[in-house]
Amino acid sequence: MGLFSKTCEYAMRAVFYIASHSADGSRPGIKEIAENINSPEHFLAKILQKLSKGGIISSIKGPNGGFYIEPNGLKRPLADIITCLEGDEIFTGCGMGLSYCSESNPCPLHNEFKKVRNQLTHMLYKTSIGEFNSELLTGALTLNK
Amino acid sequence: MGLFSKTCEYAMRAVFYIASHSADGSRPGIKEIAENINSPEHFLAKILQKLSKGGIISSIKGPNGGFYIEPNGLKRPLADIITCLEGDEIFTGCGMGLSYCSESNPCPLHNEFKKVRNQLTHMLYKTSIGEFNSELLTGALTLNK
DNA sequence: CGAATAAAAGACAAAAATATCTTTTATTCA
DNA sequence: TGAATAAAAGATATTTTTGTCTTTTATTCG
Repeated sequence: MGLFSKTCEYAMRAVFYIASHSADGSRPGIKEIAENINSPEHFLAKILQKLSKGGIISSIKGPNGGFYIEPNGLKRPLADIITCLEGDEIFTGCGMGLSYCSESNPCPLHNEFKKVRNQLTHMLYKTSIGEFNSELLTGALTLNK
Repeated sequence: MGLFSKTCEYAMRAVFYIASHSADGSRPGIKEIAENINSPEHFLAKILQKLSKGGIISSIKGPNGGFYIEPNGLKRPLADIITCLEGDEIFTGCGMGLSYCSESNPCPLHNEFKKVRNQLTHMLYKTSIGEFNSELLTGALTLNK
């Protein structure tokens, strides 16, 4: 098991893919996205539905439809994807799963673990959804396999 | 979902508990441990069996039996618990689950994510199993709820 | 309008993680 | 030796995550 769930892994990859194709106004469909990020098509569909309801991405039905992201949306942080799909437990929860653990009543690992969480939080907030658009479009970066 | 699985959360709590009681030569049993770290007894039993096979903890059957940790074992890093139970994917895996991702062929998040992984790795290696023994024995730190 | 397209939604299936219960094995001690 | 104790091991159940398939709804365009 990696740090993130499959759901979040697929979501980040898909959003990066959609973002890079939203620059030129194109709207990739589920099938194209799933192929290019190497994810199960219908499972990804569910994820994108949730991201769509959460306002992270937009979609249009019918011919020439698909998924896209508003120019403003490209500035949003990656963290919004995680929060939309699984809440903020990964940003705030205790490393050992202790509910009493807090700043005022810390568990053994609290202070050290906080550094890890903060680093993760920082990374996910400072990275924007559209951050890698040009590298992805030129093929310098890829999202499959 | 937190950063670690329930398995790892219970395991870390249980090992800290056992460690703190191994200082004085006592050997808590499954029931006592489960109660004090607030975990399901039989599920924890499976975890401790695996940690025992992995040499992280030791056990003795029969009356006056239970779990304990050798003095030398108290110096081992917390990371050994995670590795024993779930391998080292959490220390090495790509943040977005891309198998091609490596130092020479990095994914978009690679460099930033590496910092998080390194911080996590560092914390788990520099923290020893017996690190909090005195605080746990005096009750300054607790492991339940 | 009606056919084609594509996302949304719903139902279901498989796998993995988590949890519970029972039986077996090893050990102690009277 | 035999009863009691406690971990090991095995079997089963539940829940969550992940994955697949089908039907519905919205949109476009001839």
